[in-house]
Amino acid sequence: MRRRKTSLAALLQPLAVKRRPPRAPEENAALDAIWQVVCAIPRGRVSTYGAVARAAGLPGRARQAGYALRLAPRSLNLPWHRVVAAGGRIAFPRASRAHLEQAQRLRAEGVRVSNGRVPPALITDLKEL
DNA sequence: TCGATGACCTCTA
DNA sequence: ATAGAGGCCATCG
Repeated sequence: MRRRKTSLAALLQPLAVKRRPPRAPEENAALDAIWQVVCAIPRGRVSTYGAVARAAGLPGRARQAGYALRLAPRSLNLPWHRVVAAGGRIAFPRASRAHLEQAQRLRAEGVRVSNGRVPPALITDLKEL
């Protein structure tokens, strides 16, 4: 019997309609900043959580970049797949659904994904933002 | 209110 | 290459 790593609730989460109540304005500002930066990542290239946080004016808060993506509504159509962890590594666990989807989306843009990693040369700092 | 958690990072060994 | 420590802090139960 194959054990699932994620809970059933987690798997059903994307289907759930329930959303959390609106956040405070300053929190929304941080989220907006991060989302905006992610939108600016060019097609066929990637950036890292740390770099995204920096570009959004939140140096040292790579985690918050991850959360912002986790909380991002589907309707924004964010290119979330262009955000990877340090060294070009896909942050999701190897066999996870999300990992596979991210790799697939990246390959669809011509990004070579091998061994759960993208070529570090494709990583952009987003300094010029 | 509070402790645990996490789509992370950097440094050290 | 891998492992641990410390830092970060919004979110969640």
